[in-house]
Amino acid sequence: MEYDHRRIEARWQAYWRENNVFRTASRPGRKYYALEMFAYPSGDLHLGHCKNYVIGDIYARFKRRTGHDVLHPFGWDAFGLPAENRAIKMGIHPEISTTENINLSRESLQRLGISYDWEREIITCMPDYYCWTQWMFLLLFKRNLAYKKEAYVNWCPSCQTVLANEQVIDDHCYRCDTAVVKRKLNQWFFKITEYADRLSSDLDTLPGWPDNIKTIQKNWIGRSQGCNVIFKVAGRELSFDVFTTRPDTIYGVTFMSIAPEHAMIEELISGYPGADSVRAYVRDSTKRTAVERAEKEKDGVFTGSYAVNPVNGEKIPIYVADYVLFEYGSGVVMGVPAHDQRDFQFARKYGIPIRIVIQPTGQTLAPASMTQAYEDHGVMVNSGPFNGMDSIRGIAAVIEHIAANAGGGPAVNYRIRDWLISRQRFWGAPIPIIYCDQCGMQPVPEKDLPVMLPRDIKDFVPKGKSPLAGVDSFINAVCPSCGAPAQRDPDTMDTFVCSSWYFLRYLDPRNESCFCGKDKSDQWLPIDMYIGGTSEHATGHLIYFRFFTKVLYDAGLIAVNEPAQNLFNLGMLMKDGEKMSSSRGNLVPVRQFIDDHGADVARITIVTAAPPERESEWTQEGVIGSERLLSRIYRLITEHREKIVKVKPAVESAEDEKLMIKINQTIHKVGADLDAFKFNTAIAALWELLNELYTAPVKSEVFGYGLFVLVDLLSPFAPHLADELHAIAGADGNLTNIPWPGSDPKYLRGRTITIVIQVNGKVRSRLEIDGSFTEKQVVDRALKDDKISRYVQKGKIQKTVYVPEKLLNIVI
RNA sequence: GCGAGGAUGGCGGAAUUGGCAGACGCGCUGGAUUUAGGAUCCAGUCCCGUAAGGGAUGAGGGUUCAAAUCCCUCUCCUCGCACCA
Repeated sequence: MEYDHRRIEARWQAYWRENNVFRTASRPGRKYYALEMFAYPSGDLHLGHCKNYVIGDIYARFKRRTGHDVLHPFGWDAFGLPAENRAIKMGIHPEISTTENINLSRESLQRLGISYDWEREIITCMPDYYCWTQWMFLLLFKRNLAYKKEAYVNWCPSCQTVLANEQVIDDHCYRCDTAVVKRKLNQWFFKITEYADRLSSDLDTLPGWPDNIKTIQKNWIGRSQGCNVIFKVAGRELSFDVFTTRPDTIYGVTFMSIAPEHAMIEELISGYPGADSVRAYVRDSTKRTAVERAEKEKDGVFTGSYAVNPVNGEKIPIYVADYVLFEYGSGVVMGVPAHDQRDFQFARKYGIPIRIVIQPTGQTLAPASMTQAYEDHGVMVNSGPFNGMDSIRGIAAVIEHIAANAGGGPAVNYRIRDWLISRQRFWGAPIPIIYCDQCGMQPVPEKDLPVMLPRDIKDFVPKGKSPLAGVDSFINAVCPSCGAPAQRDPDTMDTFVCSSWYFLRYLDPRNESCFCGKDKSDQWLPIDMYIGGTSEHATGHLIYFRFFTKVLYDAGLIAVNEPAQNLFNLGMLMKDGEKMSSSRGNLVPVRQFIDDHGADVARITIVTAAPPERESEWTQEGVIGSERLLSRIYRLITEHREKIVKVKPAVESAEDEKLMIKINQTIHKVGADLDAFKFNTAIAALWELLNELYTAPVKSEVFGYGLFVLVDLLSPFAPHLADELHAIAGADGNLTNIPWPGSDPKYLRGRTITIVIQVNGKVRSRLEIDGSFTEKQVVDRALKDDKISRYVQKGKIQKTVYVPEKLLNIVI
């Protein structure tokens, strides 16, 4: 008979709720902040989402039982494109659909038995939350980290809004997969580049983060060290900075390239007969997407102007070329065809001279015979005073020379761009800025927060500018400075702004005077374990929340410089080889599954399939195995309920001892595996104990104790069934805060141990020996063994290798 | 192109980090029980071989008493960045 999961799960969920079992305790020195990434309420949850919460819950429950006061909260990332696009599709107001989705999803999580402290729940679209999101904006504004500028930005024609760099994947929108276009618009940015250096180097202070995430972040930030060189334009009062990582090649510059978006182009071409062809080229290339530009042949057009190489005074032609990125460095690069492959292709196309200034050792390059650029190091030639110098040393020498003689000097550039945070969308936190004809741009005073998102809006479908622009009651305001009529900023913030600080709000969720009291953040920060599908957030959220933490730290508002000490990177839950999603039609609804099979079965199935960090597959076979495990446990415990022994019994026979060892080994293994997130092997250990108990020849007190331990160890994984069986055993039932069992070192291994005997590295026999045997005793015993002596007779023993308690290898 | 990770039975996956390869589960085979079972229980299950024994961790080589694990070459897969000067 299978157990009645519906009755058991309902019973214990009610018990937990009524007794407020998961309310956060806070004794000094015991804090543990376990956090799972919060959810977008874009529908009810499916099992794909739940892997995160199940893994986090198992860990949080284990931590509670090992003496920690666990803060385990949950909330909803309710603003933003995911929720809004969904609402538009269903033709209802995002507030209504979001609320419905939250209510559905919250119930699903409760029915899964996730041990959240719901008193701390946060919802980012509620005024008591976004008030502080706006406050964060003002903090960044005051600290000169929020600014507005006209820029070529990514525009999604379908979502009708601009997007951050991090939200564009291969030129496509991260939400709707529409090809993005570049548009020149006036937008709000957060100056994350100012923190680029710390965001990159502080990764080295995070040993608890997976290396792959740190590598991805380092690459994304893309720090490169080099030199700024000032090039003057011949015959004009113009000059530009050029960034290079290879100043050692500066004598090889034979042309300059400038990005088509560059504002200086008009000046460069004034008076040039070919000016119109330059303008045509600019028009043409700014229409192309980044990918199109990258894939086409490198080309460009001469501007009619020349630059002067500061190290040798040479005049070199300036081209407009769309392989130059406007957003990186100064948008102007020096062309060194001999030593840069892109410049080489460009020079070959236009017959620009190729001048070798670095010769590899052992061969001599000649411009005419080169088929590609030589990008490695070597000896500097054609480089005036630097001739004969090793080019690696030349980098520093040339930088020094330039700094002393030509203006410019050492410089660092980053690949990461400032974070574009304004969105032309309705469903977000309004940007707390007012524009006054007299006083200009004014921040909304803190006392006036929140700037409320209007509710009575008729049309929130995006049409290219913020729907809020058409809501007079919202837009019209008074200038905080002079009191004259003024206008609010109509844009809302990127939802990733909301999620950049949410982990702080859980610590003090109902504080009305502060985003989080300093005493609370001192008490709980940093996050001890942050769990989520981190790959998709590696270059977005996981950088943004580190950025916010550093800003708040610099402002003296929190005491930590990094938000999360440990990061656990979860693998996705798949079905039929694909990611679970409604568009693929392969999702498993949570409630349906729980009704049919139970929450505990769902939890066990999720963790049995594979180690948590690995991608795993949801299968019917997995469900069968989990169901079998739980009903076998249920059957065994209920059949022998009167034999259950709650305290460690005396060991009275050899069989007792063998079972006692298995019990203690299992306690040890399950605890160690829980600690190391190896939940799949922890379940395997439970199976082993269960199998041993099933076939135990004697149903002694030790057997009864084994039953009790089995229930105890099951509790983080299948908390409902464990509590039920604990109660059946005559104990409390609720295991949430009962101390985790310790293993008895006396019974972690037996008095005799099995040693593998190898001859020439091949296993030939096994010996049961006393644990106290010396190497010599083991060798003597081995040589008496029939199987071994047969081999040893054939040759002379050269040597023996003995690994204590494990193995003996006889080399003959 | 650059960077990171991976490849182990029919399947999901174990292997204390150089020490018994295949734990545990699924599936499969046989038996028991049952009116019946897609339920339950017991036993078996990498390959070749009756056996003794031999062979196996993507392919090939190397180091070692000993290699899934370390080194070299290659093949294939997944992910990240992708004209960053």
